[in-house]
Amino acid sequence: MIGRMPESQSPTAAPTGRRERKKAATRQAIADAALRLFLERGYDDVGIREIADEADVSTTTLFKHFPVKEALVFDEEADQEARLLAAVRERPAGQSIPAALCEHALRYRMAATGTDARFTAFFELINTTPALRDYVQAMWLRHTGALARAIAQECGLPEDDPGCTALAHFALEAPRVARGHDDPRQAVTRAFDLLEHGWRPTPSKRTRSSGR
Amino acid sequence: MIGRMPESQSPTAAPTGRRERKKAATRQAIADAALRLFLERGYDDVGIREIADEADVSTTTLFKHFPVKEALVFDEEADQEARLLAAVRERPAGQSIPAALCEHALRYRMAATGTDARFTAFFELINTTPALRDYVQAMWLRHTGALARAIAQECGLPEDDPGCTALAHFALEAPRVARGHDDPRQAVTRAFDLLEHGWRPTPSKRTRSSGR
DNA sequence: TCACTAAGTGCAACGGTTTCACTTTTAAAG
DNA sequence: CTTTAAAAGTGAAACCGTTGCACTTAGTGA
Repeated sequence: MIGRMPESQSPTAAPTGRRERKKAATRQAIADAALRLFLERGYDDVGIREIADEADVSTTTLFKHFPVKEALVFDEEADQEARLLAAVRERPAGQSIPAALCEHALRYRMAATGTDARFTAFFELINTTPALRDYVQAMWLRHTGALARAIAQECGLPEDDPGCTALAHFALEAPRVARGHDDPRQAVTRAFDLLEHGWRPTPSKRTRSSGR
Repeated sequence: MIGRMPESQSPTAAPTGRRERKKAATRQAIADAALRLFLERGYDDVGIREIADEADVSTTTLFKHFPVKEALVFDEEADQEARLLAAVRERPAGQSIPAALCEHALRYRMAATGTDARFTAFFELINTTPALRDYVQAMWLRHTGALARAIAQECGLPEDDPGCTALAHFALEAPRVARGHDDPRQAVTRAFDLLEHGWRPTPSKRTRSSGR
């Protein structure tokens, strides 16, 4: 649920006036055109002007709705942050905060194997496009402050406790370290294990002096 | 020593032929012009064409020497990675790997207070320019693989051990979590403390149910 | 001396993004 | 029901980083 799925409809909001409805429609038309073209031909091979044409709006209008090209792919779900904070606040009794964040990461940030085809295509689009990968990561990182505060609150620590910020930041970075590993889900788990228990030197006793 | 200081000269290299010397000179001319203009008027208010003009080369030539605008500010020191790996491999006996990386981060990535004025200006240029901040961070992150391998080697673990990758990645990210804290050096230290000892729930016993 | 190649040139283009002056639509106040 | 002011949209031109292309220049090594 990271982004906008084809034809996904926000269950949120009462469409107040005709104005806002039209605005939303325009926005949707742009997003749909963009996603369709991206999936057809690849992110880098579709230009802004072409998307605008397809959605029958001017590029000016397009940029009034989406600040940058990458944003065309993602819904600005406000509840993304909400879910993240809830993962911490409403974790089962006895579960540690890192464990809760690990679960959240596995659920919402690692492409589950064997899902809907459109879902898969969507994820592949993102994962094969560096610009999009970076954009998603940056999106998540924007929640660092809020997450850090939630953690601090849970622990009765000052809002700006550096340890909480560190945990928040690392937790949000964790899915990134998995990239390139054969088993990404295990890699993420191990990353959170590091956050939970710290770095434990391997039992293998080594004489310090193995300078290459 | 993160980047190129004004008039800094690499102690490396024997200038073989006239050709390479001229090439290096051109490169230096471009870099000098760029840095001067950036410091004078700010990174975003200086265009590529202007820099090329100032260095008396074509923009084509400029881009033959520097792949992107941000690179104009940084020397591609190969020994940056070497120092990083050495920090792990040649750490004093008894020092943990996270501790060694913490020391390295404090020494090479946190602007020391009260340094040379030009140095300070240089750091401020970077820290006040988002594009440059991101570029530096990306530069460091490019060493993740090498650092992970060095750590694994030190511990007698397989080269692609996910835990080692995680530690490497987090260590390189650590300086970033400090941003925005009043005492960045302490924040970094705390981040590494988290990596070293793991997340320890605060002693304050809390009843789970403080939903906001 | 003669090719070979790396370095540099000038210009035009591309693609994302912004600016500007302008028209149309809709909400709301009189 | 008008008037009005804000919001949404338009069209075209420009900006800026970056790339491609066809070309000249100048060291290099045989």
